[in-house]
Parts: sequence; C-alpha cells; structure tokens
Amino acid sequence: MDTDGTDDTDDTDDMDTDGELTVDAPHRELLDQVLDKWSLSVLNELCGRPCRFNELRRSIPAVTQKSLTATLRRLERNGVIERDVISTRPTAIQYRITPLGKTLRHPVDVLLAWASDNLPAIERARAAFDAQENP
Amino acid sequence: MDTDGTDDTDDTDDMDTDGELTVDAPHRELLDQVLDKWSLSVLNELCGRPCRFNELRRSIPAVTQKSLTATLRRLERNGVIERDVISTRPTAIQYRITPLGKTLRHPVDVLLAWASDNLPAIERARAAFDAQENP
DNA sequence: CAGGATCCCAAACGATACTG
DNA sequence: CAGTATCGTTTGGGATCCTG
Repeated sequence: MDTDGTDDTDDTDDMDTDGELTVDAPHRELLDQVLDKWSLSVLNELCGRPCRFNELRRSIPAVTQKSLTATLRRLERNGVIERDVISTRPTAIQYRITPLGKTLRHPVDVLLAWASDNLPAIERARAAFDAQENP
Repeated sequence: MDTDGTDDTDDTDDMDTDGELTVDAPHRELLDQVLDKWSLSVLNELCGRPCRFNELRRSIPAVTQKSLTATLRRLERNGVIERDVISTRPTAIQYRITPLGKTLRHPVDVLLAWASDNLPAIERARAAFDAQENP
C-alpha cells in the first residue's frame, strides 16, 4: 500500500474546467484495491455463484495460490466479498459476493464495454506509435 | 443506479468453447495501461486544458519525473493523449487529450462515482476487517 | 481442502545526475 | 524546459514446501 504522506501544501488546484473527474488519493487507492490484476476475474466468477478456494483456482488457471489468497483477502477487507467457513471435516470455505460487491458490476461493466469498443482503435494507435518511435 | 438484476453479461470474452484459454483478455491489459497509478490524474488535468510537462508535474506533486514520463508515453502509445512539439527556443512540448481519450471520461466517471458513493461503506468494511483480524 | 511461510526474481518506483 | 540515463530500493508475483 502506498501512502504518500507528502501532501502538497503548495499547489492543490484540482480545478475541473469542463467536468467533474475528481481523482483523489482515496479514490485511486480504492480502485487499486478493487481493480487489480486478479480482482476482475474473481469478481466475475463470484458474481455467478459462490465458489470455494480451489474452485476459483481452477476457474482462473493463471493465478497462483498466493496471489489468489491475497486477492481474496483484499476483496474481503474492502467488503465486496465474504468468506463462509463451513464446518465440515476438512473445513470447506466458500466465498461469495456481497451486496456492495454487486454494485461494482455496473461500473466495471461500463469500463469493459469501453475497452471492447475501443480495442481496435487502441491497437491501431499502438501499432502506429511503435512503428514510428521504434523502427 | 445499479440495475444489474439480470445483466449477467460477461464482457470478458468467452473463448472457452473448445478449451480453457481463459483469464485474460486484452481487456485487463488495456485497463492496466490506461488506469494505472498516475493516468487518472494526468487525464484529469488534460481533460481541462492542454498542459506542458512541468505544468503537469506541478499539478501532480506526488509524481516523479520518471513516472510522469512513463505515464505520458504509455497514454500516448494507447492513443488517448497526443504530444505537440512547439518549436520555440527551448522546445516547448504540449500534451493534449485526443477524441479517443475523451471517450474514456465517461467510464472513468462512472467508476469514480461508484468510489465516491461507496467510500464510506468500504472504509467501514476495512475498519471492521482490521479490527477482527488484526487486533 | 484451504492456506501460511519462504525464497527469489522481475518489474515498478524514487532519487539523483546529466543533456539538448 | 523536457526530458534521458543510471542506480538503489521497494513491491508483487511465482514456485515450492509445509500445516490444520
């Protein structure tokens, strides 16, 4: 976690001239916690149905146990998923999305829609950039 | 605001019809490029007006020159901002947002709105988690 | 099954120092 | 002014071993 304690007392003009794109430290930190590398995949799975740990691992083959654990802890800490301890013999554990977590779907959906929509344009831009800057 | 009752649509591409390829679409990679640590702040500034390099540095005091350069290059490569070389004596350079970049505003805005909306709930969740797990 | 504990590497980031 | 280059440090992630 980065806590840039060095707040500027010098220049804090966050004046939006033509809109309200308020980007604050808490906002960015929050999005970092919730939109990190594996969160989207996990959220995506848990939106469908509750899953157990190894179920998630199987659903997201590229994730390691360590990263998955870290992701689940982080999401749990932020209140978007919950952890159920089921007292069976080798203690099963189930993760499920919370109501708060469900509200995340729409913003993420909008973002993914944008990505889908503009992926071609962006790949074109990348190709053009790479061609001229790095021949 | 969240009308996700029946929208179970996955915008992540389902390419698991004949195998499990899975996890990552170019979507997540794209979002990583565009929603990284400093991009939102830079975009926010450039949405208002074109800025020069040191102007941006001053607006975003916590960013280092290196990170700012990297961020600008990345955003430029992805076609959301553009670089103007103004041939004055000590070569001024101006960054400005592109039409494509402007389309990013809405998704980001939705996301930031969600963050603003749920920040209190999330901070409560964090406090609760930290209290019980880490006394 | 669900993870904690380690080691280790690679990428990210910050802090100078230097240049056209 | 607008960067590039380099170094040292921090962080995240993967791999592996181990436990309740």
